[in-house]
Amino acid sequence: MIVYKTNPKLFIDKANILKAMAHPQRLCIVKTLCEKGSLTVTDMLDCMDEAQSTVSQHLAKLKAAGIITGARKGTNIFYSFRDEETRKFIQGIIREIFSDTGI
Amino acid sequence: MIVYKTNPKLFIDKANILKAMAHPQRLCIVKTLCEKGSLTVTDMLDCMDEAQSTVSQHLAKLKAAGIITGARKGTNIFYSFRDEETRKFIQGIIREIFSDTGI
DNA sequence: TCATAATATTAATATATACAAATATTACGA
DNA sequence: TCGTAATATTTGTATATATTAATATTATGA
Repeated sequence: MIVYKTNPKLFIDKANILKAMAHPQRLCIVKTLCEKGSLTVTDMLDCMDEAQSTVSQHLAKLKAAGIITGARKGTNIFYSFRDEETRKFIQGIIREIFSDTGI
Repeated sequence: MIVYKTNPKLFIDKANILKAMAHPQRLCIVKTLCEKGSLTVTDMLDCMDEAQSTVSQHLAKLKAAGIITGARKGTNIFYSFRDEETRKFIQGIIREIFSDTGI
């Protein structure tokens, strides 16, 4: 009936993407990236009561999950989705998650 | 820029739903519920190499997150989405997550 | 080249999560 | 009412995650 045993890798991979997003602040970061395209760490710090290293580690986690990438420009690093395919994919999920809100 | 500080509860709530789904087997359970409507614990055990108590605990977690509910019928308990609104909501997310697969 | 801004990394610790084994509960049927 | 099937709960333990403080890196501009 359920297909788990026949294709565990699929579910492990998809669950890993969800896990990367399943944190209030990482979810907010990802959602904001959907809207703004790219953000610096300072942008994110400005609106979260979090230590700088905490935010940096959240970003590292999103990066490790293959969701975002960072591009240095001077002392800043601009984060954005890894590629267009990923952006569309994540954006679709975000749209559904917040579909019942006014946001 | 990001709205985290002005509305943390929204992100905490949404992240909690994602967290409940962010496990390979729970994701599989939820996905199968989208397709089949309802399942017994035995249905799930039959296709996962997991101890009975482990599956039961995963179900408890989905229940605690307000996603599913169980209805006893004799010795069986049939699990399904808590209500129609929840079903549609979760189904929308699942559709996006698996949108790039043939499944 | 020195001070500073922006960001990452490391290390320590607290908390949460996953899992399995054992036990408990609930309902059925002989 | 006894045995059994189906499921839940408890307990112990291992692993993962989140957070902070401290330190390191990288780039800029004076």
